[in-house]
Amino acid sequence: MDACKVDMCSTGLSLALNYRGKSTDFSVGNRPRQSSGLELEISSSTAADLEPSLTLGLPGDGRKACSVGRVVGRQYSPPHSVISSFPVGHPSNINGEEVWPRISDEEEYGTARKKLRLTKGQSALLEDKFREHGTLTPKQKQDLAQQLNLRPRQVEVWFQNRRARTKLKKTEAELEFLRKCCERLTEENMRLQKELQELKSQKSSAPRYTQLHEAAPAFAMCPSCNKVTGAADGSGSGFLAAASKRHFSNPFAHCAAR
DNA sequence: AACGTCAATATGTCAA
DNA sequence: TTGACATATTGACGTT
Repeated sequence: MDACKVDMCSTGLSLALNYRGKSTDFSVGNRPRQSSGLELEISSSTAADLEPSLTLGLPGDGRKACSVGRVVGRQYSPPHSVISSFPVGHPSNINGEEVWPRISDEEEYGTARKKLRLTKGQSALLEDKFREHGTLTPKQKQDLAQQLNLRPRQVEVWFQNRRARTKLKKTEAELEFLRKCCERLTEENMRLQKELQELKSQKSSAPRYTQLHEAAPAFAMCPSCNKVTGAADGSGSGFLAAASKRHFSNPFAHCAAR
């Protein structure tokens, strides 16, 4: 049994473990308030089975190294350097499956590196998986990370950002929809205001109607065709009242059909 | 140089 | 208390 143990009590530490081609990320710095420390234990049945390397970083510190037991200390890379990133290149094709090459240690830990750009193949696969399900189970995350040769944390971040983008687009679409609704309602409102104005002016310039109305409340004048028509219920209490009631019992229904 | 995109980070919320 | 997630922000990089 071979094991190495790292205990980190400082806050804001980040730790990346590479072991037999697989990588695991422990982003302590992501939860500085809650992470008072982190303990990591790696065990293996045979000593030869385990050749891990630990990358230990302290944000803000340009050079922070850790070497514990069999663990090889590495230089800290500041955010956006590619301790967490993989090559910007094209995957090879093995057995019909795309395999993205890992960056060499020299490239990975040498000089300042470029920001990670996912390859088209990586993005396409991530998009496919995102279409299948917007969130990943730990198992799916692990598998996908392995398939893409990315760290699970990177896959997780990609999905978080992807969900954020989706929500933003949806919100923008909803905003646009509401804006158009508002436009339509404003137009409708203006049209109705105008119609009301016309009805009012017709009322004031139609004394004959007023007399008629007062003399015979059972009749009303249609504003569209200016024809006198019988009130629907015989209890007409003025033209405007009749007009306001037209959605319920329209005395000018004959005009609507024209 | 200004701007847009996007991976990564920081921090808050919530459920288990 | 912890892990997962949402959200805001940062910073590298490509494009115009």
